[in-house]
Amino acid sequence: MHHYSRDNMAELLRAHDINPTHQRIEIAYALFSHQEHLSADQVMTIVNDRHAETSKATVYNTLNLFLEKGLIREVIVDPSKVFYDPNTGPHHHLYEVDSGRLTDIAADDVRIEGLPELPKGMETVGIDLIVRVKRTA
Amino acid sequence: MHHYSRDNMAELLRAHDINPTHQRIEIAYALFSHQEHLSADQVMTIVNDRHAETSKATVYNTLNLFLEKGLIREVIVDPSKVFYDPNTGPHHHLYEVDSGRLTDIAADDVRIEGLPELPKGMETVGIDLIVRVKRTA
DNA sequence: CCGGGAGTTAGACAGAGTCCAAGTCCTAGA
DNA sequence: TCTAGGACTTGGACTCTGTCTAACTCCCGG
Repeated sequence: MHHYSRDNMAELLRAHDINPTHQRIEIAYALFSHQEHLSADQVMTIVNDRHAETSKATVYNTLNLFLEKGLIREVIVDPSKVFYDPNTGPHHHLYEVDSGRLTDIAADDVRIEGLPELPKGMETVGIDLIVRVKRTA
Repeated sequence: MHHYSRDNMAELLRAHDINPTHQRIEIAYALFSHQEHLSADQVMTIVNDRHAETSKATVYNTLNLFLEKGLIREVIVDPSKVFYDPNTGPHHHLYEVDSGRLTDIAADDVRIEGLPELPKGMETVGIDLIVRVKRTA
């Protein structure tokens, strides 16, 4: 799927067992129709730049709901804020320290080998690989 | 070196081009004499449990100074706070999601292969690999 | 048309971290 | 020894991200 519409979003939400309300559709649309990884704050700005007024509480509620339901993923690279990533497939991240830009690294060719056994009674939730880069001086 | 004293710390600080003041020595000692990765808050508690009163501002100033000088490393795994890691050698992290416990993974046997070329004019600052685990239900 | 639950809202609140202006400490020089 | 100045520290106000709450709105089923 390459083109996202608000109707798409409604279906997508339903498929993830989420009741598609106006606000939820707008927020999902904001996330999926943008390339970049957005912070809660950016989501709110985008959503409120068009007609509808959506409150901060709803933005946070909704993002957390999307997380729970596995619709999006959170990316923790910046100590000051969380980024939300509509791409839930396996992939890694490139974080440009100076600018705060966060981009994807396809997981296809990346191999991680030699990780030790997990402690008993533990299971992996996820593996995050973050390559931090900066502009060469 | 397996045993850390405050005298050691003074030397260590000087070796990293940091003027060893009382507060800095205490903070360095707190970090290096503990196994765990500590948050700023925990550092402050530890340092103030003994005699000296050290202010929040100083704790943050000092941790940031240590970071700049490469004495410690910051670990960003929890959206709500930063952890500080006195181990600056190459290694990875295991994060227990439920409890917030953060432990090291030795880098010796771990190989990461197939990372794509960096964009022009970029250089790697660091590669963070975080394995998130939870208790099996 | 009505009642009720799900969803939304404004605004108060919490916690991490920064900033600032004033105060203290330490050292070098006379 | 005394003093001036820079380095360091401090309390407290402030900012920012995110959460909570209690009231309100919306929508759907009967």
